[in-house]
Amino acid sequence: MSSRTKIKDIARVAGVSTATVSRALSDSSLVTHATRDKVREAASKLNYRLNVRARNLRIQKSMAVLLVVRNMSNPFYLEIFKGVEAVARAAGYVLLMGNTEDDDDRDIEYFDMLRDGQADGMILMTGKLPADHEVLQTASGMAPIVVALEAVDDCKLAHIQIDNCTAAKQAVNHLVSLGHRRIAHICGPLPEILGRLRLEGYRTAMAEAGLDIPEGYDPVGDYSIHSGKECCRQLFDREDPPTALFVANDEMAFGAIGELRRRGLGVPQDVSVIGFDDLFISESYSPPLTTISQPRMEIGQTAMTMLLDIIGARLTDPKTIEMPTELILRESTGPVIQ
Amino acid sequence: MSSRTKIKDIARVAGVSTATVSRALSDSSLVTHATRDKVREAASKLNYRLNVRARNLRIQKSMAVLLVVRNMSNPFYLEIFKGVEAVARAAGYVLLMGNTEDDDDRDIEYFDMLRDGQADGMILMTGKLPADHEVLQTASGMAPIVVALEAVDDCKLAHIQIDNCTAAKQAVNHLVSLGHRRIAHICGPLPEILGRLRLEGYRTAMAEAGLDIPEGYDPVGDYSIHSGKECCRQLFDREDPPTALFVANDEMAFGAIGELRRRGLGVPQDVSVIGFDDLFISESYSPPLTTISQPRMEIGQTAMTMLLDIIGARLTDPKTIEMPTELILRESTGPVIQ
DNA sequence: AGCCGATTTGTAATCGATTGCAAAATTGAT
DNA sequence: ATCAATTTTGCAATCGATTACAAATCGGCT
Repeated sequence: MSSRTKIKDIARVAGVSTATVSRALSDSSLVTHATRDKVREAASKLNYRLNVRARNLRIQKSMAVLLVVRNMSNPFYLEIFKGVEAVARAAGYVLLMGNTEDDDDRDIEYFDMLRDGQADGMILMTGKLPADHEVLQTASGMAPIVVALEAVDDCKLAHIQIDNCTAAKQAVNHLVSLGHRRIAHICGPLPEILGRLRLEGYRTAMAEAGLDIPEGYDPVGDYSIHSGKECCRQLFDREDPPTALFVANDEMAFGAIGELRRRGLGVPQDVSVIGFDDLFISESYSPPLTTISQPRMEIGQTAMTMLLDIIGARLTDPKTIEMPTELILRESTGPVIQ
Repeated sequence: MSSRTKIKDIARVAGVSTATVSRALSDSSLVTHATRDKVREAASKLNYRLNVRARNLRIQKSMAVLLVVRNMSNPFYLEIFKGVEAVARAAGYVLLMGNTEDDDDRDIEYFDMLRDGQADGMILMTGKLPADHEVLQTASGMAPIVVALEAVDDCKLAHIQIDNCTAAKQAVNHLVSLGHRRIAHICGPLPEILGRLRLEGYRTAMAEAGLDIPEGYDPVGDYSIHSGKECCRQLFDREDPPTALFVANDEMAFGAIGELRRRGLGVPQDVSVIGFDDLFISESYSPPLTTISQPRMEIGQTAMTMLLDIIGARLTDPKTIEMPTELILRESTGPVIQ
């Protein structure tokens, strides 16, 4: 491949200066239509392509955003990826994937990339902030970071979240309204705010319904299918097993249902199960899973839109957007049968 | 944030030239240990951070690879993403996500990005090549592209694939060995090579077993849960419904199982179902799905490794790596019951 | 024609690194 | 001490664009 043509070449062919070429190609109002067309013609004759690297160096932007998650292979993120990607590309940004595997050092690496200008912004879904990283200490304006679905305190950042506590209450209320009284909750990890909020919602709803939570009725899993199975086993090895399960995410709910099936317990005849997230598969699981749905694609889109606003300085003060959730009634929950 | 320190600043502080600074920081053998340390010290005192953009412009690389898929929210890709990401980051590359949504124009955009140097290489999972794109016509050496899990002809590219035909045969053979004779196949889209190969494997296996394929026993879906349901409906509305289904992917298999359940047919008592892909959820589906497993993470890792070899010119001739598949026996298949 | 102001164009600096080549410093041998 | 060979260093060009500022051109008006 012969060396690429650059604006210098166009300048020569069109008989103008490189400055004019640059202006013409970017539709600056500083060039006449005549020269603009002349330059355009030369450019297309020479098959010119802008060197993005050079331009980005000059304008001090990278036109890339970083999407950082703790585990890239979590299916929950898929729709979010898609939403972010759609908005990012529409705005001319490329999407850089970051995967921390819960490793703090990696976390820092991505923050470093942001500070070093390898990305212009970041959508953070890990819920972790490297303590007082330079990036967070810009005196002027906000750091170009949107925290999605997690919360970090100590810092003035834009957030987009759902109301986990209320959603959890709603789920439990549904079970209560079906007549269940022994309702257990399989939690997510409690160091994380998400797990805590859902647990809080569960507890509140139970208290409001005047129901006791027996010791051990809220085992902690790690959002994996396997841990759902394990927690379910614990609960049903008890003498007073629950008749309904509110599980902190769909995957653990699947694990729990598998375990129930293994024990010969029917869902929902013997036990009602309700999940959280509404994975793509939940609708057609057997039984179709009652669950809390989050508008994941919209969350991705909104997060990216917010990030663009921050980058473009249209948004300069911390702001938290709350997205609505919805309780999706399917066939894994039913009235309690004595 | 005061303007970032650059090598010029270090040069001043360390009392050397920028050339020496650059060499010292990149561990060139052209500097003495003494000056190297001196420079290093100045750099860390000044809190220096390399400007990656500037360096990339100069060395004419972007240290980024593009991963292009037709639909970002397909859960099948997750483990592949992860494999690619792991190898890429270990080699110092960042991962750019490309999502075509089956739009040819987008396809071209990503090829343009490659040509324009916005990425140094590409892992292509769409199975589509923009006809005679410049990138493909490098006289010298191969284009830095690895085609994964799809095949494109007409062109000398590196491929990584699985043996779809043999895997499909294996699946069908399993059903045959369980005594099934009326075995249907829910195909993937046939414009795509994947769908055709799996269909071919099905047909071959049936022929080898001396079994007829009635007209309409191979309905075509689009890999979605919904289309699996739809194809299943067609098959079981017949007078001679099958006793076993080999489905071209797990999602359609889920759809089919849902439809069977709706009709009051048990899996595997009444109908055996076998899928393809072994999604994360398949193991704990009810019933756990018998399926063909592909080593997805390894496929991602291997694809990226190959790409690095091409970029590094360690691999200069087209090569196809074939990854092994495995038939995973679970509970969705069983002996035929008369 | 001459002058003023508004447009349009060009010159050259700049973004922040890497690197070819020349110059300087060092080493070793005589 | 001298000189050649070798190792270290520095100068300045380069990657390919954008843009501040200066220069040129144009148009309108007297």
